[in-house]
Amino acid sequence: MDEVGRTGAAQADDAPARAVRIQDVARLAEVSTATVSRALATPERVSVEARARVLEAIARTGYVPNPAARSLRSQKTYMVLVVLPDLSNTFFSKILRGIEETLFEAGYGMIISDLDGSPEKEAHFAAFTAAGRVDGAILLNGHLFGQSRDGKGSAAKLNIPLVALCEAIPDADIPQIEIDNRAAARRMTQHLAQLGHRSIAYVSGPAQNVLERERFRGYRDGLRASALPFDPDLVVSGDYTLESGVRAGEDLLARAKRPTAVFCTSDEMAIGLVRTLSSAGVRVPEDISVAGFDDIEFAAVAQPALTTIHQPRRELGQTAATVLIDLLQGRTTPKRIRLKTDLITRNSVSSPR
Amino acid sequence: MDEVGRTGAAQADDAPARAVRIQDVARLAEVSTATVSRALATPERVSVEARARVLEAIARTGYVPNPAARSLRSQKTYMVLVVLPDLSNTFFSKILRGIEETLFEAGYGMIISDLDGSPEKEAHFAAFTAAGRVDGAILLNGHLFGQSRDGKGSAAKLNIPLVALCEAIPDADIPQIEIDNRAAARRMTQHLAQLGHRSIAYVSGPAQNVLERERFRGYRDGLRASALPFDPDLVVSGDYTLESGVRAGEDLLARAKRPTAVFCTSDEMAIGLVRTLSSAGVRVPEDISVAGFDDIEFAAVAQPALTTIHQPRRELGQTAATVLIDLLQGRTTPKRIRLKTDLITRNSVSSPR
DNA sequence: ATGAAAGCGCTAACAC
DNA sequence: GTGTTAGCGCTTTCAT
Repeated sequence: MDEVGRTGAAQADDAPARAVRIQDVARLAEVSTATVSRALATPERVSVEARARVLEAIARTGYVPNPAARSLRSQKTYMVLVVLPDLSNTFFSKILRGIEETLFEAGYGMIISDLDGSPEKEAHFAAFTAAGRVDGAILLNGHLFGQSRDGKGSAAKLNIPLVALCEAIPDADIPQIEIDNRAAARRMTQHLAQLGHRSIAYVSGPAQNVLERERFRGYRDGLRASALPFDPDLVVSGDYTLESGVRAGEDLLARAKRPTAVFCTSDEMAIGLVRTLSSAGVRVPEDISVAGFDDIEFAAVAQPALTTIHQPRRELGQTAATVLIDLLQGRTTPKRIRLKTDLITRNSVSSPR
Repeated sequence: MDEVGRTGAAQADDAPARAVRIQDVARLAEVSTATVSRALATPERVSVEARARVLEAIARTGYVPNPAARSLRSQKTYMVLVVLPDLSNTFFSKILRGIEETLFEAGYGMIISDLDGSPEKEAHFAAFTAAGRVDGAILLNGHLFGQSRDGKGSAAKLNIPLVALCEAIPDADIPQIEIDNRAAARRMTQHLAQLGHRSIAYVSGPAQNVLERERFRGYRDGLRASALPFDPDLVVSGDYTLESGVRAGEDLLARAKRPTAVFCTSDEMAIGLVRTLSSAGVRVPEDISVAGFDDIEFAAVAQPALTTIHQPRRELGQTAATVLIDLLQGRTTPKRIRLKTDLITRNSVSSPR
């Protein structure tokens, strides 16, 4: 088909133009179909002139290999599945972009599965994957197919390369791409302590969450490194949502003795908390400093702009895709990659009065 | 394979378990492969008992049809391409979710292509599409493959159903799913006028943009309906980005005579503008009211919370997917669907002093 | 209602 | 270095 994505392509008629097949190219180039195939897949195994003729014929016909036929024969799909818990969560969009661009460059397509908390969807995609519709998968959902989030249940055996991204999957023997949550939390805690805060509250994520466990350890590390005692009363439970940040704010407001700084383990919670404090006349950072985690888009725009931990989201996606492609192509890969985070200082944190 | 997505599946050995084929099912059910195929695709053409035996055999073996083989034979892929200009733009995530869930229910997968402003990527996906790798496509990028954004250039003939979502594609003879941008802009303008504003500025999108043209017409409609004169000086040019909102704010601040209200045609611009005004000591909404458009996540969380136009993003995605599926299955569809928007009143707009 | 058999377009094994 | 050929797993005539 010569109408493929070119402007001004000469198209003889408007008939639905049966697709060009490898045979057509072979005939035009006066070689066999095998040579055409090889010219594309293993150019070095084809004579220079044959290759030139094939390429010429391809250019003239606009030939594009039929992926279904190729896939059926070679048992490869050149498709990667990206599994994520919630597509509408904006945290994932930059990560997806990193994944997509890397896969694209390597000639792979990306299929997205939004699990949406639905076991049926998960079963479907598990079957989809098992049926060989994709060559590999990137898991952003913190568990394997067939497993519950806490690692219970026997994971489906998929026989394809898998990579865990962001949320590590503890017992799975697959590469893990993540940030160093513990180190980042420690760093933020120390940052607050160095500014002079002695009473630093911690707003947690969900109790069983892998990220939460690491960040909490980092918080305690930071306190210890700053010679501050750990006070369980200063731990407020949250679940990363804005609403839980609002509740944490109300909790803090109800206290007689308030901390001078609050480390929220997500930006959304930090934003909810700041709102609640501000509405009650408590100024941020003058009265209480508030720090977040993630550096989502809005962190920089919030009032006050949020001091937070920046996650290299695009790079996380790129790295996961790169590792998966390495796996797909038989290369060895590291078992775990931790990307660096940055502490971004903005206006929601200052020294205590 | 009985290990597919089930917990506690009994798996005899760890051998890479060659996939179950239709032959295996046929043998077990004691029917031909044709009957198995029919039992799945056209159950009414198979006797009740044969169907039962086939279903039983499928359940026992965990058979899942090989999509490449099916696709090669039937010339269908059960895949839909979603083309968007920028995956990392959070505006798209909820739309994608709506698309994905609807496609999923109908048995279609979704491939995302992030054009990223790259002509090569676009050419690639055009070829990809032309090569029959997808059955249809949803275009969120405002133009056809091979066309420039303003409709110039000959569009690639793809011979597959296409649907335009959000940004209408003027000359293309394909269904358009969008909001009524003009009516929404008119409504917001009238809302501001009704509160008593006589001097309402307008921060535009990019000049050639389809959305911008409609919204601008709505703005003028609203002025006219409120018996307010149109003043070109009150039109400030922007491009939907936060930065352009900041610039618009600086523009306004530099004026001797300021409007009492500003209608920004994107929330991002509104947020940037509010920041700039606030930093300069101009209070929103006490000194100047600011309205946005889109109702992105942060509109509700911004300080002050943004009065804006809510777009039903998930529903937009669902509708586009539904229309595409109708097309794919030979049903007729409306040429254009306009979904209702809502005016959300929050705190960034009030009556002028 | 069911089965036999052709064949979708490609790649890989084998022969030369 | 190149051609011939089998066959990936399925759906779909065409028979019966």
